[in-house]
Order: sequence, then C-alpha cells, then structure tokens
Amino acid sequence: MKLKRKFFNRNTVIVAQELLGKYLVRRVGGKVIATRITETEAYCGRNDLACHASKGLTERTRIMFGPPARAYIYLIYGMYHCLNVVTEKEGYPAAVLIRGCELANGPGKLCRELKINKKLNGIDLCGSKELWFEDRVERPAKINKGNRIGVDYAGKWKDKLWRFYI
DNA sequence: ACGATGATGAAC
DNA sequence: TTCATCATCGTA
Repeated sequence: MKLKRKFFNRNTVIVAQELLGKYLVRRVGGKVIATRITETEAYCGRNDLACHASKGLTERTRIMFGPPARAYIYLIYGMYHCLNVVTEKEGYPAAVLIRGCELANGPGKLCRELKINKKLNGIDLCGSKELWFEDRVERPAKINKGNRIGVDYAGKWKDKLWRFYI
C-alpha cells in the first residue's frame, strides 16, 4: 500500500524512523524495483545547520520549502545523487535523507542503483508512477540511532542523533 | 588517506 | 567572476 501525504506531513524525526522497513519502489520503463529502507537521516528546518535549508530559500532548497512528500534530489561531490523526501507542512523546510536500503548501502549508491537523478527533483512521491513509498506488512524492527554522517561543520547540530537504521 | 568531479552559495 | 565547500564512494 502506497504511503500517503499525511504520512510525511509530520515531525521529521518521527517520519525518518517510521520510514525504516518501508519500501522504496522505482519503476523505470516496464521494470519495477522495490527495496526495503534500512537507513535514514532527518534534516529539520532553518535552525538545523546541517540542513541545506539553513541557507534559506534558494533555487536549490525551494523544494524543501514546498509541500510534503515531494522528492528533494541534489548532486553531491560532483558525481553522486542523494534522495530525500520532503516532510512537514508547506513552508517548513525539512526532509528525510534515504541513506540506505537492502539493495545498496549508501545514499549515492542507492540513487545509482535505482537510476535516481535530478530529473526527478520535485516530483510528488504520492502521485508518481516512477518513484514512491510502500508499506508492506511485516514485524517492526528495532531502530538504532546515531549521529548524522558528513556534517561535522554543523556545530551543536552535528551531535543530534537523527540518523536511524535497522 | 585521498582523489574524482561539478553544483551551490557567498564573497568580491 | 572566482572560490571554498560539499548529506560520497572506490581505490590505496
């Protein structure tokens, strides 16, 4: 069953944890790939110095300021893409980074495997036939927590335990 | 430990 | 227009 917008229109830290165990589904051409999400990170608003939206509303970050459940995708280190899903009400810039799944263990590899790139930036993950999230019946897993990766510049925000994995 | 590789935002 | 930085990965 597809996750609805309501699921994403909530506190980002909650959404990041509840996305664990859900399925990311990608259709490219006639092929459908579904893979279970194993690692996420929460990026929470303008005050969070690790969040791109701490720079304010720019061309890049405007997707995060938009309505929940849209894809925020950007190029990182000149060669990899990262997939995020926008959370919280429109106007509040926050998102969950999908860091890993059963098919691939890092955000860059995940996007490479699923053929996710900036062409999908901004799409509605509730209305898309190319990329969406699904809930499948299964036992809830134990959630581990840690610090977010690669954000040592973010002052006190770098120590937030906003990375979740199973 | 480090280089690949290019978009982004801030400074000038 | 230039410059430092970067939510990574593969090779060493």
